[in-house]
Amino acid sequence: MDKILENLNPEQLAAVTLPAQSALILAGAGSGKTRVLTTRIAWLLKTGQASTAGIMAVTFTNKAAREMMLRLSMLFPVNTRNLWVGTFHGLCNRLLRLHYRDAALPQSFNILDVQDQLSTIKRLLKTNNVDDEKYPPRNLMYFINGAKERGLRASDVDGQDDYERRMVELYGMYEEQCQREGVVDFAELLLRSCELLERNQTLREHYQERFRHILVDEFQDTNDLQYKWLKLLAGDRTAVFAVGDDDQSIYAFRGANVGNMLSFQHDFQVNNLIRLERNYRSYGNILDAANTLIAHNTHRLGKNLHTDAGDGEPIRVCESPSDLNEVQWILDEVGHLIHDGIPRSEIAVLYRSNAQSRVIEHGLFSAGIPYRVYGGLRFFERAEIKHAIAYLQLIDNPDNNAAFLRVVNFPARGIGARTIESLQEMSRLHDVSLYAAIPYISGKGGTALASFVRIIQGIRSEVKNMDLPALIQTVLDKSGLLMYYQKEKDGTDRVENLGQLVSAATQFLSEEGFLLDAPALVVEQAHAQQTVDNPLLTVDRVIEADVPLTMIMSPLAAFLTHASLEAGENQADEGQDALQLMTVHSAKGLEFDAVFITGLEEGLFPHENSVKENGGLEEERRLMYVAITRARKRLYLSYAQTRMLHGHMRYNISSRFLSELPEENLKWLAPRKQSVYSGIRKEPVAQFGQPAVSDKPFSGSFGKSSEWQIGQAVIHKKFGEGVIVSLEGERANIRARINFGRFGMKLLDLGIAKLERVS
DNA sequence: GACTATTGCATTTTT
DNA sequence: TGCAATAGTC
Repeated sequence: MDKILENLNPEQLAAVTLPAQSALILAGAGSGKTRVLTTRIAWLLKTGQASTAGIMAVTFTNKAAREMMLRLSMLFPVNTRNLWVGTFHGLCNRLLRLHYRDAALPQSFNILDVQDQLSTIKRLLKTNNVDDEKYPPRNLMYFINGAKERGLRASDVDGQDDYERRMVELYGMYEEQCQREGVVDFAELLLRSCELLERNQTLREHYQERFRHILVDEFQDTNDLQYKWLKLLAGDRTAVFAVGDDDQSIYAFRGANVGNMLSFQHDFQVNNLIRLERNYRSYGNILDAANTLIAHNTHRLGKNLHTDAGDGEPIRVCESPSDLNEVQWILDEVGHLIHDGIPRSEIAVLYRSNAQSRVIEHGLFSAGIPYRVYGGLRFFERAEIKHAIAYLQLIDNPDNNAAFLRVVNFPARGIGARTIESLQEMSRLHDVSLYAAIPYISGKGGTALASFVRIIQGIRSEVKNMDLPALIQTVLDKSGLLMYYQKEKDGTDRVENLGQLVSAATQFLSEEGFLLDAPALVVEQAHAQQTVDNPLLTVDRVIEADVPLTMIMSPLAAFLTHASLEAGENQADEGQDALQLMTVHSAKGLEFDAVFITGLEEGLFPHENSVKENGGLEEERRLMYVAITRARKRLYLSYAQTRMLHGHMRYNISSRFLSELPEENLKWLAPRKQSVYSGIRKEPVAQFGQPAVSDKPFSGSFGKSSEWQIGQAVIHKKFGEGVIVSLEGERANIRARINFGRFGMKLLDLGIAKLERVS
C-alpha cells in the first residue's frame, strides 16, 4: 500500500481514497480530521487524479490553512504556488484581485475589518444626519452583514416597517459609500465573489473546469453565503469533500448554518457519508461523558466517539461555595497536576464568558502561576498599528476616506472638525474623495491640509524604489507616528509594536515567497489586455506564468490584505510555560492534557441569553461538548454557588449539563468549606447558607427571626432545585425570589409554597 | 485639542 | 464591578 496511506484506520482510509464524487465526512472531535484532509489532497496528487492547480481547500482560519499546507508538504512535495489553499475570505480576495475589473472594484481596493466597518457606518450616519440613538451603528452593521450573509443587496431586502425600510435605505447608502471609497468589508468579499461568478459565465465555467476537487474544513460552520459560493464554484462536475462535525457547531450566532450539512447531501448528491468516530485524543471516561451529554440534543446526524485508550481518570467535579473558592480549588488541582509532571501549557482553564477570567487571573497572579489569556487585542487591531496601516492604505489608495480620516490629524497637525466639515462639503460637491477635495479648501485649514498632502506625496516619491520594510519604516518616520509615540510617556510598548510592524513585513515577504523582480510586468500586461469580453486572459496568463497572488498586487497591497485578513496572534506573549486561559469558543480545535471547565451554573453555562433563543440550548450543549472533548487525560468540572458578576452577587444552581453526565464517570469532590485565600474582596465572602453582608434584603426587619436565608438551596415540587436570591415582606407573608434555573426566577410566598431545604 | 467626568453596558466572535 | 465611549470643560 502507498506510504502516505499507512496507519490510517479503515474509515480514514475509505475517506481518503473515495472516488471523485462529493462526500460528507462526519469527523468527530479528535478523530484525525486534518490528517484525512491533507492525506486526501496528497493522495489525489500522487495518484495523478488531480494537479495542484485543480485543487482548492477552504478553511475558516488562517491557522488551519497554514496547518494544512504544512502537513501537506510533509506528506508530499508540492508546489504551493498555484494550490488554492486558504480561508473563504482569503480565496475570495484572490478572486477579486484577479478579476477586479469584472467585479467593478479598483485595483487597490482595501479591506475593512470590523472596527473599520463600524467607523465607516458611524461616519455615514453622521454625514447624513441620522440619529444614531434611533439607528445604533452596531445594529445597522449587524443588519447589513446579516443581509449580505444571506446574499442580499439593499435592493433585494424588503423592509417590513418604516424603521426597517430606513435601515435598508442606509444599507444602500453604505454600499454606495464603500464603492466610492474603494473598500470592501468581510461579507462583501464573499458576496462580491458570488455575484462575479453568477454573472460571468465564462469565468464561472473556467473555475468549475479548473477545480476538480474542493475540500472544505469545518463545514458545519459555513453560512448561507459561503455555501452558495461553494455551489457556484463547484458546478456539476467538481467533487466537494466536506469535512465537519454537526456536534461542534457553535457559531450559529454568527450566521453559521448547520443545516448546510443536510442541504449539502441533497444538493451535491452525496452517496458517501463516512463517520470518523474513533477518537485518538481522550480517555474513555471523557468520551463517555461527551457522548452522553450530546445525546440530549435532537436533530443530530448521529455519531458516537470511542477509544481503545481505556477509561483513564474519572472526571472530577467540584462544587464550591463561591467563585473565589472555585479559583482556590483550581489552584490546588493545578498544583497536583504540575507535581504529576504535566506542563503548565498543557493545562487549560475554560469559561463561558470573558468576564469570568478576572477572578481566575487574580488567583493565578497571587499564587505566582504564569498564565496566558487568549482573546485580547490582536496585533493588527492595536491603535498604533491601525494608524500606521491607515497611512499605508492612503499611500496605496488615496480614495480610502476611512484611512484618510483616521490619520489626517494624527499626530495632531491643526486640522480640526471645521476643516474636515468643509472638506466633506467639497468632496460631495465635486464628487471626489476627501483627499482629492483638498485643493478646493483655502484659508488656514487649506494650509494645514496642504502640508498633510506634502507628507503623503513626500512619502510616495521617496518610497518608489524601496522594498516593503523600508517603505514602512519611511512611513513611520515621515508621518510623525514614531516620534509621537516616542514622546508619549507610556508609549514604549507602542513604539515597540511599530517596530514589530516592520519585522512583520520582512517576515511576510519571506513567507509569501516574494520575488521582487519577478513577473509583475507580465501580469501588468495581462491586465492591460483584459477586457470584459475576455476576462480569462488574465487568469490564464497568471496561471500559466505560475504567478503567486502576491505577484498581481504590489507588495504593499499584498501586505495590507494580509493585515486585514489576518489580525495576528490572538494571545498574550508566547515563550514561557504558562497555563492557558480562554473561552470555550476559542478552545475549539485545541487540545490539552488537562482541562478545567469552570462556572457550570444555570444562567452562565448554559448562558441565560442563549436559553431564550431558538435552538440556543442545543448550541450551548454543543459548546459543552466541545469543551469536554478538548481534554486528553484529565477533566475537571466546577461550579460555584455564589458568584460576583457585574458588581452583584449571583446565586446560581448547578448547570443542567452536569446532571446530563453519567454518574459513573464522575468523582464528586468535597467542597472546600472556607476560603483560604483572601485579599480580593474587602467584604466578607458569602458562604453557603450565610448571606453576604452587602446584601440589603437580608438586613431587613425579618432577618434574625427568619428561618430562611439568602443563598439557601431549596427544592420545589414543580420547579425542582432552586436558590433563594432575595427575601422581602414581613413575618407571616415573607416572599422569596428564587432562582430555579431553567424555570427562571419565581417569587414565592414562603407561607404558601412548600419548599424543602437542601443542605 | 487634551483632559476629565459621567454614563451606560456587560455572551460567545474563525474573517 | 470595571470598561469604553461620550459629553463637557479648560
